[in-house]
Amino acid sequence: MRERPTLHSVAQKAGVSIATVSKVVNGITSGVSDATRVQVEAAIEELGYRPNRSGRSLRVQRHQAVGLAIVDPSPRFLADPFTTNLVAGLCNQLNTNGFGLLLYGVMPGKLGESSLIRQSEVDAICLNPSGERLERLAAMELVSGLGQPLVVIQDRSVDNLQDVCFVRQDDQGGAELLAAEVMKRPCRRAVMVIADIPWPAVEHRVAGFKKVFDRHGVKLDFIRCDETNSQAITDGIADYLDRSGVPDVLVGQNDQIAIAAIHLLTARGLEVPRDVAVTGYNAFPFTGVSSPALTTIRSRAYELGVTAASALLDRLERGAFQQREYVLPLELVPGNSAP
Amino acid sequence: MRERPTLHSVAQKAGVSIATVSKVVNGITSGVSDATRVQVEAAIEELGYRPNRSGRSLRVQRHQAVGLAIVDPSPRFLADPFTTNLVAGLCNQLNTNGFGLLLYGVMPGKLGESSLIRQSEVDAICLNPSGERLERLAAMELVSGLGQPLVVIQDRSVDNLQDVCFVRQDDQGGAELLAAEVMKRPCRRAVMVIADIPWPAVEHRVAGFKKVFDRHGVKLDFIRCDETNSQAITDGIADYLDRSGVPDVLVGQNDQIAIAAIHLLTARGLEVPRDVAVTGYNAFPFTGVSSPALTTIRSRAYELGVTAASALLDRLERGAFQQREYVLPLELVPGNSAP
DNA sequence: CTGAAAGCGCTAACAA
DNA sequence: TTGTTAGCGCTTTCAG
Repeated sequence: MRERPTLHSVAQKAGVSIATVSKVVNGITSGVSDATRVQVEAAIEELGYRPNRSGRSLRVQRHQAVGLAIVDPSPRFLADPFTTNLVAGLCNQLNTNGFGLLLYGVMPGKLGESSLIRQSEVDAICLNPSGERLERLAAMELVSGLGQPLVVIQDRSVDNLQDVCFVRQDDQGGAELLAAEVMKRPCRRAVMVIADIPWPAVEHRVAGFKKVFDRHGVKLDFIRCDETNSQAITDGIADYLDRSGVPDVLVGQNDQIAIAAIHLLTARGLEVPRDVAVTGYNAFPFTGVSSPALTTIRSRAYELGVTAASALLDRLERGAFQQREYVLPLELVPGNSAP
Repeated sequence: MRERPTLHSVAQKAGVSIATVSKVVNGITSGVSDATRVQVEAAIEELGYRPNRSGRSLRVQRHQAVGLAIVDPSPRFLADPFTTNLVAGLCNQLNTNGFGLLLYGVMPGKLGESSLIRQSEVDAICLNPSGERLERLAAMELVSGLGQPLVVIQDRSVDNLQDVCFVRQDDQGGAELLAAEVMKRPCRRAVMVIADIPWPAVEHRVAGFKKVFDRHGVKLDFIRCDETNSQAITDGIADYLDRSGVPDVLVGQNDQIAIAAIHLLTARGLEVPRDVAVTGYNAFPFTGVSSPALTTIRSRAYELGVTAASALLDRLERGAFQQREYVLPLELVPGNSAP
């Protein structure tokens, strides 16, 4: 295989200087005659020249890439549709604007070991933290301390950090919408099924449900389980039902959990929503189907990704974030599983 | 904000030359005394030095990154769990070996416009093609013509390409397993529900079902629909039922489709599998649940990603692919939806 | 309109 | 053991 062509080889073939070739490659019209432009373009075509990004990056001090760190204890860190929609939105928006997305799935506590942090290879970092609040704060501080622009997804704004922007959907508000829906019927006890690892968004949802339920004197229990495993979910719920009896409403942390719950309840001879109301969260065009159809909240994960990318691109362009926080409002998807 | 530290600033602070700092940074033990090493490490720590990847890349002629192009007409190119598991496996394996994953979701026919192709920014490319065979071949040729190592996911081996490796699961074999399972019961007519855009893996599954069904004189119909939309799936199936009556078996292209089908059939008063057997494909720890539980095939998408990454890393290391093709065998997940 | 040249941060060969 | 230096591919300033 012959040598990869460079500006130099193109210049030689076209009989011009590398400066001229550089201009043509970068579409700089001023200072290049049409005749030479055509010449150069022909040489580029013939040699199959592709600009070397490292050379350019080194010169302009820009990597033209953004790093995304998804903190998750599971190696299948892309299992949740929220995450995948987020990544898709981020990726599309970045690619459209000539930026690359460098993807990293990191285990909790191992963020500092990833080459995203250890090396300087991106212009900005997007962080999707999980774990306890303190762990998340530590992660934010770690990245922020690098002196690179940072966008934090789904977590609440923190004051003492520099050059940071927070992008999230209004998960607490969404939970309040669902809770209000549920309260259209008499209700004394609710149970919420949540993942055993803490996610900021789930904290916000819990806060939303608590707020409404407290006001109405509804008791709120919790079932914690491995959300990545449908068996663990149904086992957890079955165990609760055996111990504490049937609640008035079962709140899923997300649609997958709610659907699994409906299956279990139905298998136990309970009717949804007559015997138990069930709600989900984060509906997507294709999360799955259930009967009755889920009463849930439409996720805006994809737009979150687009928003995060736009904020980052704008920050890189203008030197500062224009807004400290973006909170996307949420909408109810009415279904037949509640009230 | 002060200047980003470089080898130079570290060297200055530690009172040594940049060559020495370079050695320390890269963990080269020979030719650096312990005393200076400690000095240098202190300076690195104090300044918060992070090596600039562009500088290194330019020098060593390696980007230390792999590009993944997922060809999909939908902007939500990560919607399918097969894809997300593939990406997770690829990403983890690359990250573990010091490589980055540059993610690109590209529209069919637009591959040539992506900066992954236009610029030289990765050491190798991983391609997940879709569309008609000819389109896919064009995509492979485009990438292969770049002179970069290429791994093609899920498509069949093609002879005339240089420096290419094919990695896929044995989708045809998996389909034959399912078909054989279905044939345990009398069966005259089957219908397969497939996406309206062609995927190589689905072609292989169709071939597998055809082979077994033909041998047993089973007629095979097709329903084509937008697989990303559960409404479109149920509409498509409903339409078929109205037109052609109830088949003996309904074959889903994947689990999501099969689950939607079970819901529709049940809603129509048909019992699965008594009235209609249903099979899925590509089961994951959490695709969703159905009753009865799906008879399906366990996907090996995550391992496919790991395999692809390993093959690529090995190719980069040794200068040539050691194997032209990797085909991972598939296993049946017995369920109650068939036979 | 075109070209010469400096230098971005880094590695590695070689000299001291 | 340590330092000097050339040069990877590119952009940009400045001179012609």
